[in-house]
Amino acid sequence: MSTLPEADNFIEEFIVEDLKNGKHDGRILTRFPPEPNGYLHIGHAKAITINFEIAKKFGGSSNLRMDDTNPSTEETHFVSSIEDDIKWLGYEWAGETLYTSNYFGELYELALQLIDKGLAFVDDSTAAEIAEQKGDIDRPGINSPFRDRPATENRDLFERMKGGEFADGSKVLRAKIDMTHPNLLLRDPVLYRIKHETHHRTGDEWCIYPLYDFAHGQSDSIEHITHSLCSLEFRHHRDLYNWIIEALGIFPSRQIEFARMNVDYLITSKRRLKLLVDQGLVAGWDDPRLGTIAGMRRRGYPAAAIRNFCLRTGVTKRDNQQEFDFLEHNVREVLNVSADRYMAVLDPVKLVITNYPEGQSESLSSDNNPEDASRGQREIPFGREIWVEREDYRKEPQNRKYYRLAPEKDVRLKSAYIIHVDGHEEDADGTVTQINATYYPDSKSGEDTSEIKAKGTIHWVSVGQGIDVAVREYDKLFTDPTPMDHEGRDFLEFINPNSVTTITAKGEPGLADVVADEALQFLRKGYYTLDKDSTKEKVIFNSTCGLKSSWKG
RNA sequence: AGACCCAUGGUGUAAUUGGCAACACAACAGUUUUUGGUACUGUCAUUCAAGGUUCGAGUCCUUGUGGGUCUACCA
Repeated sequence: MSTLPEADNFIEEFIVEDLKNGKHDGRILTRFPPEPNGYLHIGHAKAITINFEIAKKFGGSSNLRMDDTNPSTEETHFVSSIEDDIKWLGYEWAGETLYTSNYFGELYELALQLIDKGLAFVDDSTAAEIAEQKGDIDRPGINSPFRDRPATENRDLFERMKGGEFADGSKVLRAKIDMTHPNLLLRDPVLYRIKHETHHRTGDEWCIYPLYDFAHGQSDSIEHITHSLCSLEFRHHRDLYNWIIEALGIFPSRQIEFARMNVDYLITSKRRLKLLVDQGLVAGWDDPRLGTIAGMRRRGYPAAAIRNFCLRTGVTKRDNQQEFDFLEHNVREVLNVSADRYMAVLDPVKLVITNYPEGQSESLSSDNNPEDASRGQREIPFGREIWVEREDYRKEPQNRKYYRLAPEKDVRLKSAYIIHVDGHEEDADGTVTQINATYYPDSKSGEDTSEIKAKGTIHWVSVGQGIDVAVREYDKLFTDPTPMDHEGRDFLEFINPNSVTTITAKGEPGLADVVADEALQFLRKGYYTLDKDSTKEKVIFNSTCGLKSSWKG
């Protein structure tokens, strides 16, 4: 027996305990069971991470199972987007993608067994009647008038339900448990309903479909899932999950619930996500402002950053609200070492180096990534006229705590020369139209003999050779970190009207050759990535996130 | 109201299962720096409340308080 890994959270403690007891011969198999009716989001990423990482840690594996028991809402195209997202996140499921609909036949047989054991019955009550029979939190339910039908009659009726004899809603199959049970889910829950609808995989083969409680758990058993990890809201379902396992004597998968993760400014409600997309409030399911996997990917978040974030936020049973800052911290951590640096001026103003010979230009080299020498260097054209950031200039001479451009200040141009600011020209409104400076020829980067100390370094782009690039700057989609948590107010009231702004920036020539999915940093500004809308004629970048700044000016 | 779940700093997680409350993010103050980035250093909680058990309690017991979940032929 090899030594067991140490448990890092309560789920792993349960697993270690099961392993020590020799349960399932030490085999570990988890599963991720999405319903193919929408796109995956950060909350799913958390569940995926937990299921796949825990299995991996204990030498097991994980299944991917589409929980497709409701033909009215599920579509095939969601299946492939879900598969793509999981693969992109960096996880590999065991074997083929599985489907609950693969088990419709077995599930039907199990239902028959339950009927034969006298533990399920066909009910002719309407949905409203069943709801009424159910009672509520402090009122016990009452038995259905059809509850005592003999098993043979139930079997006959159920077979005819399958045969298509009855109309939608006219009959259901219910478990026979206890109509006074404090857990309302055990008050004779509905197991099967009639739906004459075409299923995305089984077509018109079936007109009865199992409900979640008679599909999910049993699929776990069929696949011999050892640990079925799900979120807290399924706690009450566990009693039914176990009841069915016991009643049928099928493989005893163990359900363990953990608290779902909430992240500030990100919504994880499929319904509301769909609303934002349908109303055109965002540019689609992969809008970079959304917490969908596809959106975060388009935004430029590395998969490793999302994985780290999910891993580091832990696994507990408490409600939790993660700060957006921590998500971005994980993004920056990965990008700092993986993103090549470029210079781009987002709000350009021209700077003229008056003592640099007119018509002259030179090529300067710069590190692609100061964190990784193996990334090499690149050449950047330099000349008499350059673009600099408007916010890097102050009209008035500034105090010594200010390191950037202002009259009489010495500032280094990244990978180029130190310049001395002489002044500026402005229009009638007082807007600066040009900055004038002189450079120190002996201060060239790498061979500086000037002995001038310039505290500040700024980025720049040659006017002659710089290219225009479109940049989409993103802000939070909502003005409130928890837009859903306001009693009596709709989350749409908190939509930030200025969450995206597109600007035209000046970028160094190399930016024309950037490829999709490449992470880059615009020096001193932030991380960016090429958008899918980008073309050779019009280069478009998405802002991933800004750089941290300790400057308080 | 009933059942079930939860409670440690601004946020999130730890605490050898009863032995001087740790780590990360954020914030603040510095050092280094050709990115006001990165890296590095320092500061920031007597663990919801009140009792109890014990030499000793964040960990155990009791009673409160606060929060969450559940009354779909959705998953």
